[in-house]
Amino acid sequence: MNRPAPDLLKPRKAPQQSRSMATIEAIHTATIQVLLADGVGRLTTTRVSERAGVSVGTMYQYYPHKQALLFAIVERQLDLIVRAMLEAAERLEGCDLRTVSDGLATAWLDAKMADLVSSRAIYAIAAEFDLAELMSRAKNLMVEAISPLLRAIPDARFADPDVTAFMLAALLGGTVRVVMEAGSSEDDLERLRQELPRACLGYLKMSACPLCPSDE
Amino acid sequence: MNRPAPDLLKPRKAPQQSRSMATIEAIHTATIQVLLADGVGRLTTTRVSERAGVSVGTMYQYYPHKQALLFAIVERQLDLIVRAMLEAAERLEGCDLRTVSDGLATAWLDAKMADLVSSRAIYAIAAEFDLAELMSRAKNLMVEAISPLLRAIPDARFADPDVTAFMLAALLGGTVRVVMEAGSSEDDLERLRQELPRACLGYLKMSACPLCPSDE
DNA sequence: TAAGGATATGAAGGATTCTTCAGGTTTGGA
DNA sequence: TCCAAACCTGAAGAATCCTTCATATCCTTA
Repeated sequence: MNRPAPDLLKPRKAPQQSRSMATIEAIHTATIQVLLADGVGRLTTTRVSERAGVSVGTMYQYYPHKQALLFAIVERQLDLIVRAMLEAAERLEGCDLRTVSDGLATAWLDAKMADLVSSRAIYAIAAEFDLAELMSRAKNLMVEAISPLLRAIPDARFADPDVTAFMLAALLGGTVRVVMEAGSSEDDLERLRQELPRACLGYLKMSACPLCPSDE
Repeated sequence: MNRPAPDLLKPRKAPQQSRSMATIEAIHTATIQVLLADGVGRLTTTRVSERAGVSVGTMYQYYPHKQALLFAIVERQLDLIVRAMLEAAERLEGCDLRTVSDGLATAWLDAKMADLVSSRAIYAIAAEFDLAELMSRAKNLMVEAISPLLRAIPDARFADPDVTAFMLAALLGGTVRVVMEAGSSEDDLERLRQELPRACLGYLKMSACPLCPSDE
């Protein structure tokens, strides 16, 4: 949606003193708080700055406009997930099917749950503008990390690891998202935690080609 | 998000002449068009009414405010999916594991793809206000439909069909959503169509308890 | 065909919101 | 201590946007 020139989305200037870093941090958390309390529709520059305890003008010193602020926050959150997955992928290199599957599912859940509140809030921004580019980049990074990981699994061979990696990322991301977004209860989250690894493993086993030696 | 009293979300009055039905239809499709073209952030009453070829006042004759309009559209879309799933569930009653799995995945995909454009648009509204209630209702309907379906599968037994049904709905909904929302290419959609049934079946097999007679 | 309900119009009021800018305050180094 | 740069302030301009309502047109039915 309303695709602003990418340059215009970049922060206006970088902080140099610790004072301003604190300010930026305050703005970020305030944004998330407002997002949760009032929703995207009522997220205004005034409200955010009030909550952050700074003046509106200050915000505009670091972000050329509201969109840039929101964009920065989404970007940060997305980075968190991607990094968590890259880390997990590295750690799981060469492990067997089950370990990899459980590892990926758990890593994703942990990354999201660690900051459940802001995760939920972030989802709300997502629709507001065109995240295709960001998403696409994140997706590619994921696939690039997961695909070789799949290839390195000793007890399974995949016809097309890229496709499987793509689907796996979509499955993890999507499932977690809907459950979280539906304002789910603790029970639902617990169920998710139990079932997600199972789904993950199920799909991988399903996609693993002919040679399936270790199986019930 | 800004939770308005439910009553206020209801349409203001029902159409009685065919003329007004056409108007409402025009408003609905216009809303979706604007949503796709300009995004939620730029969806204004004026823009929608212009596109629909009616006056702003006309809109307010049927919806007390903008939110009610958006709400109505989301509700309609959600109904479509739920109905498609209920239908599929009925049709698949008593079939074996693979048939049920494929049937559900395909039904979901078809329901979404049939109206891919508006589906994508709808996702954008979702974040704008509190859909927890709507979502929750839809979720329950799904689980109520899928759960007995799982119980009736002859070649599989599930420890907790409710949990499995819940997870299955989340998996289907979430996966399809992220792929569609990421503004994916035709290729990605094709991959999804191939892999989703596989994921579905994989998860179900994984959850099916001890007795798994028919398997490689 | 005439009356009355249903439907449509769109200018304008009222309320919000984004963003700027001229001027103040704080910080860190010379 | 003093200054320049970094940082902060917040009232106010400019732009939208939502919603209403007095008025006009269209349908139906008696």
